[in-house]
Amino acid sequence: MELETRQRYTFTKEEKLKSRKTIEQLFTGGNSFSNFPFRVLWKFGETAEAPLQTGFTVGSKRFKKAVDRNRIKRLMREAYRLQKIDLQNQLKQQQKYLAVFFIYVGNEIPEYRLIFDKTGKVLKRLIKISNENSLANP
RNA sequence: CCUAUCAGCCGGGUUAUCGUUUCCCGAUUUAUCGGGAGAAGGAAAGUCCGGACAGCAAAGAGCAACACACCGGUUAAUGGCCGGUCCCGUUUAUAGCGGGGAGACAGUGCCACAGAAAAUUACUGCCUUCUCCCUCUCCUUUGGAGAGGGUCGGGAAGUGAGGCUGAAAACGUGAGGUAAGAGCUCACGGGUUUUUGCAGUAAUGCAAUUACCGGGUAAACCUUGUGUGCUGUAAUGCCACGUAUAUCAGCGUUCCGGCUUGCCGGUAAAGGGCGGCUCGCCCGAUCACUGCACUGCAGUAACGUUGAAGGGUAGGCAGCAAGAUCGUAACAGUAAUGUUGCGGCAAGAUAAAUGAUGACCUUAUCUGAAUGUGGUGAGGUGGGGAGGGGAAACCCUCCUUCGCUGAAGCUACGGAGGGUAAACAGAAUCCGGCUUACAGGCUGAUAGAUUUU
RNA sequence: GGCCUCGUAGUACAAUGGAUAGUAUAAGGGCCUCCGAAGCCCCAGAUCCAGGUUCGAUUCCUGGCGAGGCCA
Repeated sequence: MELETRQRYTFTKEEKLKSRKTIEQLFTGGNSFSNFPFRVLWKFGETAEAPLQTGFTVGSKRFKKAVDRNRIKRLMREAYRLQKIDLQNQLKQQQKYLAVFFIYVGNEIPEYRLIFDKTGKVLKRLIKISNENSLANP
């Protein structure tokens, strides 16, 4: 992978999706699509601390040990952190707020390479969704 | 040096790039940047015990319920830990390790199948005797007496383990004894118990002595002793936002005194609380108005309370990181542990941080080049022996518990390089334990075996 | 994080510490039928795991594993 050294690849507290309320709304009234091994929930909001807020989760039914869940979530966060910059800039430009939630639905601990590729595809699809939304509601 | 057991400790390191979070300092564009310091475990796990802390009234008493149970010590406390003691198991070992320990003479229950019987009784059996029946003998005369017998019948008394089945059967063996038998008595042996002496704080041990030998089960009910009030940091307190100061049904109250005239005190009701029950106790007062009637009833309202059906929020701060604290030394103690001195401050997240990727090293294991070393070893040569040839020097053939040398191959050591693997597992209020999981490594103790000196 | 409840055939449930762990249904085979359904007969299949108490454990005790529920 090639990294532009001037750009900072951050993932701070403000960029995390932590509000219990918005997560509840995502699960009840949010849009979703699947791209194995991910299931992605997304929804545009009114206001937030940052234009793009993201959360990650792994079901405790599939992985009983906390060590495994933590490992998977760390891999997901890392892949997201290095690739989400385009989507973030676009949303900033369009002045919209998007909440995204990644759910890992695979059955075994993945390789980092797989997670990285799949996360890139998901982010491209989210950019497309954002453009369509922007055209529909200018 | 190897093996086994036990105890204690460690449980990857360095570095590059990109990041996360807490605190401190500095800058400014006031939400960013720069610098510095810190950031998972021995089990953070299971949530099995015990506490701190908080609320329930200030946290009571008895019963119930639950837990524990050899003895002593230790601690804030415990069911933990340490030391001792008895029994069982393991073991070469009464070294070590593991398991167990109140009461079955307080009472109740249960012990399937089998067996006579599963707890003190019956049945069967044995023995004595009476009666009955049969036979014989005698006296004698339709009867009586005596002896013997009876797989058969009936009555009375004695006896207690022979009746072998079962997981378990009334101390075991032998002898005496008796009508028959039995710890009934004796000898030897096993076990329980009383009292005394000695050792020990005690459990207990040793010795003597007394009485005795009546199953098991208390992880069946239970008895005795000891302990525990209950709920848990999503406790609890505060701030912000928001809804419904609302709806329905039931019950109760709207009393007295003081004065500073809107507060204080007292006493009640419904009801609630001390989470199970009882006792004993605690909490619980606001403002009246209308009608009939004459100090009571009805209605309205307010307040309290119980229940029902619903509505809203799910954000922040404290609790929350300095404590039964950690490290170290000395002293006391067999030890657990305690006391004192010195030094240190060491995670604080909340869809939940403490990481991701790469390189090198370390450890284990697999494969294994080159050079070298050892072993095996065809053959060569020397020595020795036997036979043959030759006049002799000597030559030829064969053999070898012998010496030296020794190609190729095989094998052992050796290890360049390469491959694979590196466990169990992630703080969530905090401590003390317990239990469970765990690749590999280090140290020590004990025992055994082997080798060398 | 804390507090509770429960593990029995594929599934839903029984079984006082006692003989070969039972019932229904599903699965398999057979009969019946032209074929199927229904019906009848037969057959296989289980106590979550490991220790302990007991003569004997689905049951009692201890420890693990798994599943489900509740909270401000």
